[in-house]
Amino acid sequence: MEFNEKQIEILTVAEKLFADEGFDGTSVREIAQLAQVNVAMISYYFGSKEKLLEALVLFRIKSMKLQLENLLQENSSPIEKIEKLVALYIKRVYSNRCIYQILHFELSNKKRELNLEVFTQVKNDNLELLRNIIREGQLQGVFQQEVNIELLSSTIIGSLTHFHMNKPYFKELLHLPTEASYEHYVLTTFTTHIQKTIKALLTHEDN
Amino acid sequence: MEFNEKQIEILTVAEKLFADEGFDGTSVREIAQLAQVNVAMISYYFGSKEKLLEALVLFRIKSMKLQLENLLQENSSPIEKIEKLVALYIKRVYSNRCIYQILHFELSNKKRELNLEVFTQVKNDNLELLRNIIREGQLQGVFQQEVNIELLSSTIIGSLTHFHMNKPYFKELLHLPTEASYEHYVLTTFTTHIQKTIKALLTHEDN
DNA sequence: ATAATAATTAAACAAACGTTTAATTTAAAC
DNA sequence: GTTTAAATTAAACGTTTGTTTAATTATTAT
Repeated sequence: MEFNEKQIEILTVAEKLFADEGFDGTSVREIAQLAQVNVAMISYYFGSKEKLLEALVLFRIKSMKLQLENLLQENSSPIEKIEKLVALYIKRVYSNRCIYQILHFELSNKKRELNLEVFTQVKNDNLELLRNIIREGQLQGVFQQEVNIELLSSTIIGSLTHFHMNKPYFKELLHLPTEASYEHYVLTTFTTHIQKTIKALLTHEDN
Repeated sequence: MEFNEKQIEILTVAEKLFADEGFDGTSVREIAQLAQVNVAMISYYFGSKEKLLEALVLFRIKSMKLQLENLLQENSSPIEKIEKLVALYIKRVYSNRCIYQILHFELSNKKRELNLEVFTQVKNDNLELLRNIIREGQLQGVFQQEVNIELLSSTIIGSLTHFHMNKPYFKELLHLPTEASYEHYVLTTFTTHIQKTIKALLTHEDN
């Protein structure tokens, strides 16, 4: 599945539009116009609008899997690993926010049945990685035993997603007028907050 | 803005469909058929499909505001209040998951411009309530000082939303085959997990 | 240079869309 | 019982939708 320049242009434009206006809210003519190709090219290259979406999802997830987290093999403490992992998650989700937005919608859409095996595998890999780090911390006695590992990623990614969904609200509430200041906030203050949250949950004394 | 039975039937059907298939993925004929009314009735009662959405949002948010949290005025400790608040949040979002799903999408949709003032006000009220509880806990010395209150609701609601978005994934991962078992998990294990998370963040020792 | 394949186009297609019309039925008021 | 207003209907409206067609241009291979 190799794509040429024009196909990638179509995919890129489609990703932006699908994220901004939804799959059903975007017309193939809109995509074609922005990508500066004829409408027929979308059927010609991808078969249909729906198959374009499938191609886009595979295209993006495949590139996400390349960003492998071998950064974690280092000789750092479990706490440091958790900090790094949280920062990595947030950065990844934020920089891939368009496809995440699309997936978000498609996951709960009962109209189309996308094959999301690849996405499930990514989630399983992440869960396994998280399990290993926490097990290590528990063996060292720095993490407490009763923690629901399966729900941790929901807190990390869910917090970011919810924050980003309410972007206009938080931009005003937190005085972040520009795009740059908003992005900076996500990658610093927000990230620190989630790191603190996860660390607190993992290390806090049982009552 | 009082609605008769038939109007409420249309609103109810529209809510389900908009949540399941998206606003643009739902046709007015689909709504009319399921609500067992003529297509023209939607324009007749609400003016247009878009105004039906606006009416639905107002209708639901108004009913949500009625569920006022005077439950918190009791003589309980800040920690107990936090526990109660988290459980209340989760229950409310879960039982209103359809309209939340719709709002979620509309908040990040650049096509339509819904007037979401009412929703902003709900968020501000919740934030103020949370601020008061935490301030009380800080004065009593049970909560630590450096906590980003504005981001707490993102963690609570975001976690649930992300969990629910990936419902099929978690139903398999956590062995929750039936709807009842899934709902039970949300209202017990999941809620406890979020309560623990928030409490840990608020009470943990600074490093 | 020629043949063959790929890329690109404008136009047409039928189907589905949201909305409106005009006629008819039902309900309420007097 | 008659009048008036509200509710309901089937049909038609003009657009827009995703996709296909058939013709043309560009590229590649021989």
